[in-house]
Amino acid sequence: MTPKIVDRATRKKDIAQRSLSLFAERGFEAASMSQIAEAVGVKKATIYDYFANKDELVMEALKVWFEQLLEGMELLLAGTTDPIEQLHIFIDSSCAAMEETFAMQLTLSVTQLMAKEENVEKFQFARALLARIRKMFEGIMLEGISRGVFRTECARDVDKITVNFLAYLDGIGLHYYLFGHDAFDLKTQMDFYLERLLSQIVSESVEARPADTTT
Amino acid sequence: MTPKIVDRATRKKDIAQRSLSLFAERGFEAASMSQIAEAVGVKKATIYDYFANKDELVMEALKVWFEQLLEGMELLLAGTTDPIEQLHIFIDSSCAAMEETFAMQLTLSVTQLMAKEENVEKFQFARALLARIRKMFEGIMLEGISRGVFRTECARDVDKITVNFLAYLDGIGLHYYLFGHDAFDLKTQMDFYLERLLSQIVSESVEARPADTTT
DNA sequence: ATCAATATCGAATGATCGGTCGGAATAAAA
DNA sequence: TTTTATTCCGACCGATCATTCGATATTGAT
Repeated sequence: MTPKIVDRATRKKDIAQRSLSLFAERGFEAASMSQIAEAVGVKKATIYDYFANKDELVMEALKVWFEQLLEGMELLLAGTTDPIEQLHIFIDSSCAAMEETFAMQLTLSVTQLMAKEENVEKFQFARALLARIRKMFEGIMLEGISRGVFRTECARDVDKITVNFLAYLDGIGLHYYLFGHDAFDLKTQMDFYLERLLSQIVSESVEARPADTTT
Repeated sequence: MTPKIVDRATRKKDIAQRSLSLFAERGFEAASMSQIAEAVGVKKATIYDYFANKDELVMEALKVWFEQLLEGMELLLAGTTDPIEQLHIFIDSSCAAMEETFAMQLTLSVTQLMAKEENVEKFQFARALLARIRKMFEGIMLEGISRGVFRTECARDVDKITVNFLAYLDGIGLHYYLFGHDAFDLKTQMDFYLERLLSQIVSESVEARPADTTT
């Protein structure tokens, strides 16, 4: 009944995974099925045995990639409970991701896909993903406030701070990628942003001495 | 000697200008020459009488558009000499531009073009343009410092502040466009960013009373 | 060894792409 | 009116695109 032992679901993910590098290199639209097949290491027709069309392949590849990214971030954040340290981790791992051109190229390709009006529905999962990241950041902020590490007055601004923070991250990554790595130092800029943010939200009692986890 | 009075240079710009709407709608790569011709109101072959190839058309269209944007911004800024007011104008006009989906779609398309490695040289003009915007912002900052409106300590951070500011602008515009106009209010977010920035750079003497142009 | 289900692929399809070319239409100059 | 320079475009080109399908291997079960 199962002459050849190939788990179709696994194989599907495998193909999607392998296609990512080409998508990063060429973009989703510019990458032709022939090129994808070559990069994946199978013939074009084989891909169509696992995916109904190019769109389905692209979406699967994106989901695989996103899932990896998020899991990595969540794992890192779980390593500490100090909100300030968590913010630093947030920045650091974002910075590391943005320094790989691979990631930036993929992100840009996704962006251009999401921008198409006919794709709005297909990308609900991407929006859900942003919501997850947002929850992560908001969680850190709220935890910081309840611990007394961050000023209580920040509570009413958490939403705005979060939106601006995430927007800044994408913006600085974009500029870094587009305008050349010699234009500015990514880590320096991101640290500067975080430092300024902290100077505004960290409560005075904590500000004096280094980060502390006791209330 | 000149049987038909058609200024080729003018006609060229006209065609480039008319093609912009389609580029915004479909993106530069996805917009086919046939579609462009239809949008412009001529036949495909005619376009090739004015442009050597699609790339040349795209570049011309971009230059036309960029030039319009920059001139508009510079005109607005010239309306006042107060640095704080100029920053508000900077934010406001950026916000207005980003609320037009047309502009955001075009920006995204440019982004995807710039990202291609083979295009790095072609887009020197885009980098030059960013440099111009950067100079504008830095000019405001330095003027503010020399007037005593902004803290003198800011001087050493002008570079970093500028880079982060411009990155933020693009980032918030991108998020606004990608994640839906209902997710947050663009103007509110941008004002919040500016307000926080000002609270850090405006000198105390000015902070107390409303903006003032005397030293 | 045979069978049957499955995985893979070679080859072809119609559509569309960017780009070309020669001539019809136009209108100032003669 | 004829000439001539110029604008414009219909028709076509080879290349490439995503996609299809029937044939060929492959291999566990019998």
